[in-house]
Amino acid sequence: MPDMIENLVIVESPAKAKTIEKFLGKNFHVVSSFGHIRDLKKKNLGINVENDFEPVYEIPKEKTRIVAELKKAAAGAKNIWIASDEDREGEAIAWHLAAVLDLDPALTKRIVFHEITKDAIASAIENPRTIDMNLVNSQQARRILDRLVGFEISPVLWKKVQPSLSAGRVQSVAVRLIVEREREIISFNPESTFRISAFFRTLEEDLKSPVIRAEATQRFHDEKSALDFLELCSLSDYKVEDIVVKPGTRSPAPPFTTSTLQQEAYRKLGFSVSQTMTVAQRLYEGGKITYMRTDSTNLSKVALAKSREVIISLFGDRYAKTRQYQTKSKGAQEAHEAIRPTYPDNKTIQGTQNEKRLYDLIWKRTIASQMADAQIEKTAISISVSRSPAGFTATGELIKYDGFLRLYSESHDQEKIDDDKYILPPVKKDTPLYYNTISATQKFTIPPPRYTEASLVKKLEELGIGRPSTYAPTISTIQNRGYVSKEDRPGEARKIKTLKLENGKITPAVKNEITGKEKSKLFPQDIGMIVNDFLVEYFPDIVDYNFTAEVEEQFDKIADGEMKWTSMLKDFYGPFHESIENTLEKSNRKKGIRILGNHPETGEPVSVRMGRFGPLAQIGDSDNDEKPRFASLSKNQLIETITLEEALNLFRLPRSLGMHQDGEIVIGTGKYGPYVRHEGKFYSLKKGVDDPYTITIERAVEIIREKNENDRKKIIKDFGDILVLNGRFGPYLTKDKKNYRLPKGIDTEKITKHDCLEIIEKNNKTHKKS
DNA sequence: CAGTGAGCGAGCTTCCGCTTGACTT
Repeated sequence: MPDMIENLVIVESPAKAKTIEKFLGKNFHVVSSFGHIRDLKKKNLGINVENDFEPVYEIPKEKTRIVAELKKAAAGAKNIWIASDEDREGEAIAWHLAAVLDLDPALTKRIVFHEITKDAIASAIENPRTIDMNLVNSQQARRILDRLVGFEISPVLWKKVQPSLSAGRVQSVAVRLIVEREREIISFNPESTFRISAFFRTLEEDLKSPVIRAEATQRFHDEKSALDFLELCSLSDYKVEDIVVKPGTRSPAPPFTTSTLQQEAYRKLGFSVSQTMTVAQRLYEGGKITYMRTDSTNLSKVALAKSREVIISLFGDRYAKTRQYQTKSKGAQEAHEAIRPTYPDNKTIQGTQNEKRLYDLIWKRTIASQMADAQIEKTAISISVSRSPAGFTATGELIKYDGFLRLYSESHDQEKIDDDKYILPPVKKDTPLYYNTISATQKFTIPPPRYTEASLVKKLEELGIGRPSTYAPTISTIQNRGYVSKEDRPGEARKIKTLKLENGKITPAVKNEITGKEKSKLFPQDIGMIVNDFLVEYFPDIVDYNFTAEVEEQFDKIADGEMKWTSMLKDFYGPFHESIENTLEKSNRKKGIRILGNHPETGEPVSVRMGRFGPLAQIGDSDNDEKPRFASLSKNQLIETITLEEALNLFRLPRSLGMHQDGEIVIGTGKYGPYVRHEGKFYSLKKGVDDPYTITIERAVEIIREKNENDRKKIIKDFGDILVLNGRFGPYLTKDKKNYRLPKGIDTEKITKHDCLEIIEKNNKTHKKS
């Protein structure tokens, strides 16, 4: 027999296989399954519902190669150990592996470890068990339920709303959150109050003496009452009424899970959720961090000890405090450690800029989590106003001992604009104070914030919906389906009133502030709102925020052997399938139609709705002889909020601005937004700068000239059939509609046609090889 | 690159969770 391997260990990830092999020694060969190797049949439902929900499994095409390799390895091994993760999915992977590799369940050794350390692996090897069928069945129930929900509701959407749409236990709730938040924002009525803030000095004569910044304890709901108060202020004396000093502590945040890493990388580094995962994957593969898809905040004993050493050597004993964190999130399965540096003593790493930045964040968070609390002293000074019962308070914060803050502090979604860390000058009770300025500023209440990718992940995790491996893909899915879109908005100017008291005089003023400015926020699209409303109407149970939590409870019961997985599915499917049939039969096609009113001149009805190619406005109806007129809605308009006036405006395009050099200049709006057309060529209008309804011919000509000039600059060399061009990623070659990368360090000014031909030939050769 | 919006019907679309590559014009 050709060299038989003593022990074959199968894990889920190749990077994990590599590290484990090092710990296990010569008698063990470690291979990876690359996750699941089997799944429900791709085509059709893949479930025999009548036959007790019997699943029909298949090996997907992209897994056939790896399965063949696993089979070969298994055939040449004496003992087989399956070391997939210790959770529902991991157990199912183990079971599928046993089935596909034709292993005897009684002889197959199932082992688990939560951390990849020599001790953990050794003790796992000592304590093998067999595959836990209850856990496997809870996974099958989960998988089948998701397939039933997704593959029965989606076709209803194709019939009743639009083809190619999708619905699912996770994505539909994600969309619902965004739609409902948008409606809260739409119906929000800002109210204004006047906030009064003051700067007091401590010495009457010395204008430069230490200053206390304070806020009035009361807000005034209109300008008149704010003015009355300022008038009283101008005649009043001030003194320190009371000083309250409260000690406090602040504790570090727990080590990263997938969700908190995504949030913090967004807040501190501006990474998108998928970008964070890509960079983290690279760090993981390079052995620099532990596994990046985890819901656990747990650190291994080795990591705790190492972190402690690092802290002591960097900051001293006083700064170290070993802590174990409890994982709080709903439905956490804790198959892995928290995300941490593999070697906490490596403060920095080699790699790209982004890899370094993300590693630095992970390193700091991990180390800080093992550091001492910070000691804070909060001071509140109350200041009395002799002629008014209302007073002022000044708050300040003093860090008596920095502890973990020396290294890292967590960011928050809405950073407080008012900085509490303001340090107050030392004053005593009854100290008289003198105002420099007291100002009243109109403040509007703000609507709840739109979700960012990261704050949506946070919300989903709180609801127990989705898993670390699916947060990023879910966010891509709802964008790819067109349900939501990640966008920036410039915001609008708003006038705010202010009053300022200085030297006994009150001066009113009006200031501008920008409101509603958004960056990288998730906005619902019309189709997302229509699908959401349809699902909420016909499948309220499925898109209920508690649906996942409720089925999870049942999956847990199946895992504990207290419930039969097929009867759980039966109980679910009965009423569910009935609602599918009912919806198919009774619901109307949903187009989201809204009648806006009548055309002011012709009296024809004006409406908006979802058309075949997106949202549209329509004048007139098809009942008459005259054909209705159509216009697409523009990018940031919603069917739900567009007004009659705005809809009518859409029909003003295309419009002619007149002649320029023998050609007519026409402004229109197309697939890629508003444009200028001149002599058969198109020029995009600048976003946020040019408005197609008001643009002048002079500006249009300028756009045309700019674009033509840039196009000329784009060509560095012109060799006829070969062009050297300036592109987004620097200079490149183009020939016969194919593009070629230039070798590094080449001088494009001196490049010859001969050089180009060589580059092209070289490139074609290497391409053929691969 | 820059429009489209009638109705019919064949054949397609679709889920969530585990994993990593193949792609960079």
